[in-house]
Amino acid sequence: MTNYTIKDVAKMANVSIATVSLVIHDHKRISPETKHKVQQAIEKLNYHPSRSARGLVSRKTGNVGFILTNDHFLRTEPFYTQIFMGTEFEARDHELYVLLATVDSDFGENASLPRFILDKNIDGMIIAGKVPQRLIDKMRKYDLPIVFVDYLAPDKKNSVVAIDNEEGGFLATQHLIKLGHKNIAFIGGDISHPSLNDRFTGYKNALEKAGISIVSKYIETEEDYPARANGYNAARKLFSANKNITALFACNDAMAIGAMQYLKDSGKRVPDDVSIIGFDDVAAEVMIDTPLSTMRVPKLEMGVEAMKLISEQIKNPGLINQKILVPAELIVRKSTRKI
Amino acid sequence: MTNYTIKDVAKMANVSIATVSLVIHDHKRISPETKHKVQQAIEKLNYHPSRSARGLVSRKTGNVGFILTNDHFLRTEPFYTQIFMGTEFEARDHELYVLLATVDSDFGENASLPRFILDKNIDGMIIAGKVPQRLIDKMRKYDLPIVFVDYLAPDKKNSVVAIDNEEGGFLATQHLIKLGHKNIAFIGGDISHPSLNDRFTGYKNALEKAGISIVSKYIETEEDYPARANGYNAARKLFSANKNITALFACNDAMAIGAMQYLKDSGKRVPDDVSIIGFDDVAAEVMIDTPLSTMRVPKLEMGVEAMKLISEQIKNPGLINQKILVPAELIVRKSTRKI
DNA sequence: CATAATTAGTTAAACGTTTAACTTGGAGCA
DNA sequence: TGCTCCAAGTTAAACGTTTAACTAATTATG
Repeated sequence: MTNYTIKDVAKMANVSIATVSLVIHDHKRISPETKHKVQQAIEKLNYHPSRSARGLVSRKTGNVGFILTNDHFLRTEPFYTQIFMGTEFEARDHELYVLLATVDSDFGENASLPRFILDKNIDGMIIAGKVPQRLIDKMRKYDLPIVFVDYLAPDKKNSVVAIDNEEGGFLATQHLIKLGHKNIAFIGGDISHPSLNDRFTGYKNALEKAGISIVSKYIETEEDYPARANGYNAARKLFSANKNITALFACNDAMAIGAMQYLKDSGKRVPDDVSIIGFDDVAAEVMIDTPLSTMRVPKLEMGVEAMKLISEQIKNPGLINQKILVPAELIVRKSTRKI
Repeated sequence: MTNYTIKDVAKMANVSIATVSLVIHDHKRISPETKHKVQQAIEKLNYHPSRSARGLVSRKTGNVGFILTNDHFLRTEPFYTQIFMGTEFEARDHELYVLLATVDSDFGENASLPRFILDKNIDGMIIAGKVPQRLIDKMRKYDLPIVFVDYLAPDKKNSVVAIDNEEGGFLATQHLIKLGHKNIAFIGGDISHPSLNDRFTGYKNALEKAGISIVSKYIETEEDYPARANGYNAARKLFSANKNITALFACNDAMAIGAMQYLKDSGKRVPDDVSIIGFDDVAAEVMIDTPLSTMRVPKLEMGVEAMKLISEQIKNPGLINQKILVPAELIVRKSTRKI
């Protein structure tokens, strides 16, 4: 398990170290025979180039920062966790490493930036989910490539991987309409979040298109964070004030689960009395007897795409302002039914 | 935002680069005045030493790997996530970075090791939670320092940060006994996991000490993973077969929550009909109306300690086989009451 | 046939640190 | 005075890569 260097490989293959380096980078100036000889030696010694030495000459660290707020990281549903795993997975192919950092969701006046930024230990960063504007402003000063996932700073100055939330919201609502529902409610938290707001827009568009009028009593968007408990509360407000709602579109699965719980507690049955559809497809909650219909979001793929974008952008800093929109897919399970 | 080097600092302070380096490492050979002068320059230029250059000469990467299985990473309760955040937090003080990798919980015959091991891009690693023995065997071949957290390979060859689970199980059960309970049940999943088994031992010890006989019908350890759904199932088996149980000690909060849910569904009230205590203190579940009594585990601190251990061990590879036992603390909330 | 162009490699400098070995100017001492 | 010691630096080599510039041998061209 000794650590061999490029010199050892060169010696074994009877070539110069430059040749070894060129083989590694698949340079055309090398003949097939030499290439093969060198690759054999690399294999035999289990040689891996030193990242430090590489970093020193290339002036790159080989690291990418992944930033999210700690409430996102610690939340019950593994939404951003999956995205992270996607970036980590794709990072292999780019010979990059991912450094994860969480920041406080109320990034105070003199909160400090993630260490890898101050230390200059990354070549670029991926920002997942909504983060405080103050953080973004501070980070922009270091001119590192930035890619957003599932959020984009209002000035829209960076590349982004986003869900087609409006289309998704439209499809979810349309699903309920197609099942014959007319009194369709919506619950959402933190409606200032662009993603959630877009889902809401999709909801309204679908109703409008079907000629169903939008009833404000059926809309509950007061809660501040789209978590289970808030779904529970929103459902309580909604159903105690309205008796004729037959279907509910929750802005995400967490709130949908909360709402289901409320309905269960208050003696209503899903989907017999109320149909419910969520969004995200994170509800692998076996405890709930009624599997949730939802809009599936390709979380891993989003991470993969984000890593591709940041990697390109590190190599070519000109490539700014790219946008990737991924579709959400309707998944029909047991929580919605024909009326 | 240019990246200054040690040369720039040296020039500004009118000293050699060696002097700058010595100041950074707080070497005694430097006079207070020179030191001050250099520090000023460092500050003014916002100089940060290049990790690559450092790594090259020190033959260290400055990285530590953090390994857990993906079911641990993706699970609902942020137990290991908190531990991870603890390591990340402490890493600052040691000028280390943490690389997170997940492995499959059934680490197949020819599954590959985390990339940072193959790449030799870490100086040591922290393994969190139970991982497959096959993985451990493979990793041992690379002789890197290893620290376990909340688990220890059966050969006990490495340093470890563990919870005093036996004591914790004892205290939890004793709490129920002190409240006057006699028919105290236990539910656990994956009882082959040393931590859970120790909690079970603590349960038995407490009963024994109080002169209460251990009733095997009150013990349900068939489930394979201590998650909510399995807590629900375990409670179902237990309470449908036994009518006189008045208290329950669940091996962790996840199972406790599942059990509470079952009791709720089957019309029983907590704590009026049954007292429940969990373990871990991860149940920040606002949706549950009855806050759970539990044994608090200092998760962040465990991460901090693990990072301290691995950092020491990287500097001094002789320091093997250290053991840190952290106590669990009884937290009484609303789910347990006097009988 | 002389020369230009191409191919397949090699040489050597550079990247930014750390640190052992060396220097220099006094202070302390007999 | 002459010597040793010490304090406070400096010099220079080394770490393992990448890559521009060079070279030598072969092939193509007029």
